[in-house]
Amino acid sequence: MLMKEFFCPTLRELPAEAEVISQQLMLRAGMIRKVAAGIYSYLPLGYRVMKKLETIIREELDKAGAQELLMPVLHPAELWKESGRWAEYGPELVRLKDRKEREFCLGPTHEEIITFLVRHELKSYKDLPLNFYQIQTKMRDEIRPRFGVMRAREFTMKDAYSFHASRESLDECYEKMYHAYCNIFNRCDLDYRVVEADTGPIGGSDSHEFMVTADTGEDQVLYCGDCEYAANIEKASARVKVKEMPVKPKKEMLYTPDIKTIAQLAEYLSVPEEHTIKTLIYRGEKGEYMALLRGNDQINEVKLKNALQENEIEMVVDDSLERPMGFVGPVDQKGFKIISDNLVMKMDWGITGANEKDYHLTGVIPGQDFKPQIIADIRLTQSGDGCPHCSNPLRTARGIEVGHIFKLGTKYSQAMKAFFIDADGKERPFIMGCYGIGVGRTVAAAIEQNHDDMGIVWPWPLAPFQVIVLSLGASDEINNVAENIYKELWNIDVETLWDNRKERPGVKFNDADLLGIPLRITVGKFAKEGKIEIKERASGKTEIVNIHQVVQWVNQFRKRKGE
RNA sequence: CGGGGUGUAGCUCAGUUUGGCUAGAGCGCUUGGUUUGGAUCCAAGAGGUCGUAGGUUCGAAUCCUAUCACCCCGACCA
Repeated sequence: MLMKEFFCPTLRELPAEAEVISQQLMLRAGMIRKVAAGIYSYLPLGYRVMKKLETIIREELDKAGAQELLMPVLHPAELWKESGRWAEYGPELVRLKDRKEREFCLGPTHEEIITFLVRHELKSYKDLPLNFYQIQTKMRDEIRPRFGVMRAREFTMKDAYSFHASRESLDECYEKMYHAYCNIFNRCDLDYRVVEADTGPIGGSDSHEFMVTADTGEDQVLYCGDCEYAANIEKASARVKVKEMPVKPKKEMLYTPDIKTIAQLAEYLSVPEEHTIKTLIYRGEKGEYMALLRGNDQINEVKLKNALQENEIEMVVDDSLERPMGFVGPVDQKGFKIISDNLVMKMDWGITGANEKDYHLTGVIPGQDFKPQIIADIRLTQSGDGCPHCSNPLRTARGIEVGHIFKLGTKYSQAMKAFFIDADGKERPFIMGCYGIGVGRTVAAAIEQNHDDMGIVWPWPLAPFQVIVLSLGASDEINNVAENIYKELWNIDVETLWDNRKERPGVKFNDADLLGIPLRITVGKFAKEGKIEIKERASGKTEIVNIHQVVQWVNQFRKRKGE
C-alpha cells in the first residue's frame, strides 16, 4: 500500500473528545472516526486491525469445533417476549416498529435467535453437541457510552452459543472455549487475567471473564497473589474473621442527636465502625428491604440483587418512607424484609438505628433481637480481605473485559420451549453455553497495553501492516531502492506500507511511530552505500542492513514472531 | 433521569463578563519558492448561516427564551 494513496488521516493534535489513551491514538492514527456518541466508523487502518483479530478468532474457534454462521440484527419482539427479556431488558434494548406496527428490537445479543433456530432444527440428542458462532454488530443503547470503541452503542462482537444434552458435555465445551479464548488472547500478545464473574442479566451459573489488565479498565478485579483465585469485584467473596468483641453492653437507647452516618456514630460514641451495624433501605419490584452490613463494610448491589432475586433495586435515600432516615434499624421494625450479610450474624452484638429520630440502640444481638429472612454474602470485597481459597490477602487490579463465557444452562431453552429427545425417549430442554468477545474492545485494549509517548506499538499479529518503508528525499535512487524493497516484501507476503509522500523526514518518522507498525525501514542517507536502516518499533533497536539482505532479515524476524 | 460543562474554520482554541464597523490565532489545506534523518522557513490564497429556532435592540458570536447535540460526575450497564 502506498501512503500517498492510503486513506489514513492522522491528527497532529489531540481531539478534545478523547478521554483514554486508546481512543486518542485510534483517532490520531486515523483508525476510527466518531459518527455520534458511541457510534464509530472504522477507517481502513482500523478495519485492517479488526480483521486481523477476527481471523485469529475464527482460526481458534474453528479449531475448537465451533461453526460460523450469521444471524440478523433486527429481531422480532415475540422471541424476546418468549424469553422474558422484552420486559427484563431496560431502555438499553433498542426497540422499534416496522411500517405495519410490528415490534422489533436491534439485537444486543443473540440467545433468542439462536434458540429459535435450534428448536426448529434439532430434535435428537444424536445431533448434539453443537457450537455456533458469529462475528457481528450488536446494538446496546448504553446509558453512557465512553472511552471510544471501548464502550460503544454499536459494536462488533463475536458471540458463540453451544447446545448440549448433558451437563458434562457443556462442561467439556466450556473448557474448550476457555482454552480457545486463552489461545486467542495469547496470540494477540495481551496480558490478561481470567476471573470469576457475575452472570448479569444474561443469566446462568458458571461464568468467567477475560480481563486485559489496564489502569483505565472499567472493571475492578480482586485476585490472590498466592493461589489461582481471581474474581470480578461484583462477584468476589472473601474469608473475613470477625474480631472478638468486648463484653456486650446492656441493650439500651443511646441519645445520638443528628448522628446519621456510621462514621459520625463511631466517632461520637468512640467505638470502632465494625461494632456498628449499617442499615440500608432498598426498594425492589417485589418489595422493600433492609440490608444489614457491618458498619465498616460496603454494600455489593450485584450480590444483593441476586440474593433478593430482584431485577432492579434502588437504594432509598430520601424520606419517602416516612421513617427516621439515618436512624433506622432492624429491631422491632415493620414493613421491611430483612436481609443480613453473613458477617453481621457473626457479630456478638452491635449498635443499630433505634427507628426513632436521634436515637441508636446498643447491645443488639443479631439473630436474637432481630431475625433476618435472608442471610447472604452481600458485602463488597476489599483489597486486603482474605482469599476465599487460601486466606491470603487479596489484591485489586483494574481490567478491561474483553471476553466473557457463561454456562447458561436451560434458562433460554426452557423459556422458549427448545427441546430435544434424549436417549431415554424423554423431551428435555437444551443445555446451553454462551461465549462472547468484544472485538473492537479487544483492539482498544491492545492499544491500551501497547503504546508509548509516540504512539501505538502493535503486537505483530494485530499490526495493520508489518513493515513501513520510509523514503527520505525525492531522488530517483532512493525511490528505486524503496520501491524494490516494498515490492519484494509483498512478494513474500509481508504486508508493507510505503510512505512515498513528499513530506519531511520528521513527518514520516512521527507518523510511522504513531501508526505503530512493528518494523520501520528507512531508505535515506545510507542508500548510496547500499544500506538501509531497520528499526523495531517495540524495542527501538535499529540496525543498518545491506539492501540485498533486507528481505531475508524481515523474513527471519517474522519467523521469530512465530508466523 | 439528576448535577455540572461545552457548541465559533477540517483540528485545537481565543473573542461572550461590559452588544458596535469586514469574527480571529496556531495547526492543517491550496499555490509558488526553500529545506530534506524527527512535525523546516518565506510569500500568497481558499475556508465560518458563530449548534438550531425565536425574541430584545438602531445593531447580537456576545443579552433573553426554547430546543438539539456533545462532554464530565452520579445513578445504570456485557
